[in-house]
Amino acid sequence: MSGVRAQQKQKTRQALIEAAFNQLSAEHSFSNLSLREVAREAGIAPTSFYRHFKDMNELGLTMVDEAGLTLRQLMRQARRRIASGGSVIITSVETFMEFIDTSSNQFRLLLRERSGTSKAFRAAVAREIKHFILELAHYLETETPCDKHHAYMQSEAMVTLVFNAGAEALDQDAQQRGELTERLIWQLRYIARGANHYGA
Amino acid sequence: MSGVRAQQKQKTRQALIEAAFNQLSAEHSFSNLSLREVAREAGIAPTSFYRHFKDMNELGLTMVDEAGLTLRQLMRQARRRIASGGSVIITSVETFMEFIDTSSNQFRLLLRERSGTSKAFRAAVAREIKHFILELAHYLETETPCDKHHAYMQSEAMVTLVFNAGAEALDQDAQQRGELTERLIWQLRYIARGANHYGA
DNA sequence: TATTTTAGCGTACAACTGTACGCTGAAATT
DNA sequence: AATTTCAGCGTACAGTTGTACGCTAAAATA
Repeated sequence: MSGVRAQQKQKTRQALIEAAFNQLSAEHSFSNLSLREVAREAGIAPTSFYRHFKDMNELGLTMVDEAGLTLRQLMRQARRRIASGGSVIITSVETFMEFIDTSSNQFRLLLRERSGTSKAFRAAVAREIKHFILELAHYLETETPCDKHHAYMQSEAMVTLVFNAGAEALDQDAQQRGELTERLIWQLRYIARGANHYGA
Repeated sequence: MSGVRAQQKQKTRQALIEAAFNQLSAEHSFSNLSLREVAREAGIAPTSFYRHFKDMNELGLTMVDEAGLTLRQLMRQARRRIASGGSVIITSVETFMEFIDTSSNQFRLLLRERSGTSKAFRAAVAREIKHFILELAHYLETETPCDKHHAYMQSEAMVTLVFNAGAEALDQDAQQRGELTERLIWQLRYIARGANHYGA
């Protein structure tokens, strides 16, 4: 029932996705990928592309899902580290920086399409980020003295800062990143402190 | 010495810039503007474009400067309002939201090119934002009990949150914007509180 | 007045894009 | 074994892009 055929199809589908991710870089964003180039890198004819996606848009949305998945998996791993005694703020920041380093093209996709030209893309990225915010908010609500509403606002602010720091880190060398991370941690402390003050 | 000729040249140059801004929208970003379309909207032949800019890139950088200028002017006006007795946080946020509303395409340019595919663009936008941060940091340093380093970090965090809230606001209706703004103000309060605590 | 400068135009071209259409061969189904 | 399904291919086409080149007319300069 697995099917030699269906299996092969899945394989070239994945090849298309990977080809597209490979072509993302600091100088190349999703919106200026071309269907033909992606097909070429995946090793299939341009017209075969349509056997897998109706559109470059459809490919892109799939890629956003995949990037979101990567991020969620990484964060699950972070929670494990936190549970076994790490600092919440520092562990989270480190994990996120790891994501940016090892999956920079996936991060770039989220980063850019968050304010890109397709409403569907923007919504998809916003959804991924919201997951993130809600998880952190849940943690803050149960583990710190902070009411629900303030926990959410606190979480939202923190995620925004972390995400933005990630964006800046993309263009920086190791030393600059170190300073950036240090500043970021202070800023997260501000928020934690302030939220706990106002949020009862 | 003003020159009928130089004057006309300046005029069509400005027409090109305005044409390009007009073609920006939620669905159209700078990187997928075409030289020909811009020239067409400005009412000149495609090849005449080169009499004014060597490149679409050069046009874009000019546009970033112009958007930065608009923003700085608006903020100077905000400081006047603050000096005559307004709340710093609320006045700044209101002014920024005004910018997004009345110059949304200029904001979109800054927003997108901040993480765009051209390093020069990214640097140009970063410069504009840094202006912003430094000005606010200066204010915080002199007007609140906060040492220099913490004032900078506080300012950076605040500007990041405001900028990002602006990005979200672009896709929202009046009611959602209201809620967003309210959350943003709380988040800025967190930061102010936390920074004043840690920053002596 | 004679000369130089230059903003803007039209033509032309090669490169590239998305995609419609029909074929093929092998896997899947009957 | 006969039939159907379908991933992938090649060809073809119309549309768009950036830009090289040389011309023109009017403004600026000498």
